Amino acid sequence: MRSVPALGRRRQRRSAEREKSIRAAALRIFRQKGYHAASMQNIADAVGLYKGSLYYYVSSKEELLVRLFEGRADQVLGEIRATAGGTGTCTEQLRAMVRAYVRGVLRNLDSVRVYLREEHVLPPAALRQVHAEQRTMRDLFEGVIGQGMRDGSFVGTDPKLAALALLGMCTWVHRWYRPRGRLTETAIADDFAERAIRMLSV
Amino acid sequence: MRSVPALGRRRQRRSAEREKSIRAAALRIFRQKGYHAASMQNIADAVGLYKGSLYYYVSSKEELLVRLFEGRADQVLGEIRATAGGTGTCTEQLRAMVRAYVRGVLRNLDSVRVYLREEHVLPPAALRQVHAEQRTMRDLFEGVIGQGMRDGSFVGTDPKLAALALLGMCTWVHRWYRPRGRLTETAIADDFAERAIRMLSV
DNA sequence: GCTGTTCTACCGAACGGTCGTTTGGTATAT
DNA sequence: ATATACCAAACGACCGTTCGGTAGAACAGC
Repeated sequence: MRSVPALGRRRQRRSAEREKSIRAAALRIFRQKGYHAASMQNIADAVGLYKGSLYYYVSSKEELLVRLFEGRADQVLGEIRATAGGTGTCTEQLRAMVRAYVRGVLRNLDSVRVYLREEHVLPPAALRQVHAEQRTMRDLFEGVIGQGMRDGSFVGTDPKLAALALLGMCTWVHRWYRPRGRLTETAIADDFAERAIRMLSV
Repeated sequence: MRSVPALGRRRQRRSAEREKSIRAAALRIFRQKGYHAASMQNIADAVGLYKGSLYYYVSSKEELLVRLFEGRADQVLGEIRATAGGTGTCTEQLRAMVRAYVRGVLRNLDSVRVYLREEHVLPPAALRQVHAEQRTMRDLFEGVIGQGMRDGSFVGTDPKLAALALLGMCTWVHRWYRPRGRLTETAIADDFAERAIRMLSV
């Protein structure tokens, strides 16, 4: 399609970078102050624009929030789905799943924090989307735990409750983890994986 | 003190009831919509007053929020402190502590939900207060876990991480518990207590 | 390579609306 | 008569969003 003038590669690139920096600033500021307390002015200041100019890149404050979650869970969900559907004992599968989940939380700290706090701000469609992702995640853990209970790998009779306990332990790291703290991501993930197995064994 | 006219017992009682109903409505609405999205008008509507009239009972919206947490942790903290300082093996102590903690969360669902979401809105003094309570709680669990690790009741070497894992699992119930759901408070508390012990044993 | 045109990226001010809070007044109970 | 409990309106501040305008880069025709 030669007819489209391609509007100048440099401009296109700079514009894309601006948009990314706006989203990054929004994520950071939403996390720091919360969605409602954060103003478009705050975000504009952070990227060096007037607040009105943000609307050249973004259609609304709400859209800015919604976009922050889009596709964010895909990678982790993919890893965990593959593990749960793959080979290996239930114990091995669950260990790998917990490790993947914890690392997923730790690598998306800001998004997780914002989402858990601002869930009620999302418009219905976006809310359904993230709820579906959460449910899928829970079902995957529940499935492996249930299978382990049936084949004798794990003890107990309520895989649903066990999954909630386990996911709670893992999700909660977003509240206390500090990137330059005493514990590395791997150390936490490994420890929690072991703890999850023990929690389900006699 | 006969000189004070005691301002009419009935009035006093009705006024106190009004104040309580305002706080109750505020708690409910803050939980439903979040602090910033909830308006004084919403609260006024819920109790059948004009929003300006709320200021006869309350000095500001922020004060309304702060008061919702005052003394809320005292009962649970007291129970747990007594258990941790009492007799019994580490296993017995921890079991009782987890049960008390989970029941504390379940019995103060709205406050817990509001606090965890609106922590950043609290003024510095109130924030220090709740942070201190959290730290105390963590220290109590950490202490018993550490003792258990030293005397061989529990395995592992990092009581701090173990306490965080455990408290995460227990605190997270506030996200999924539904009062008229399948599981009773006691069932959850007992299950989690056992799970906590297993998580710390070989 | 130059010139006129178009379009991009952003400015700067304004707008409409909402919100927390204040205030002056009033009916009722004491 | 006096203090209480509440009304009803207004105020000032702030916020998300809109909009007319513009400097300068990119492009078209020569």
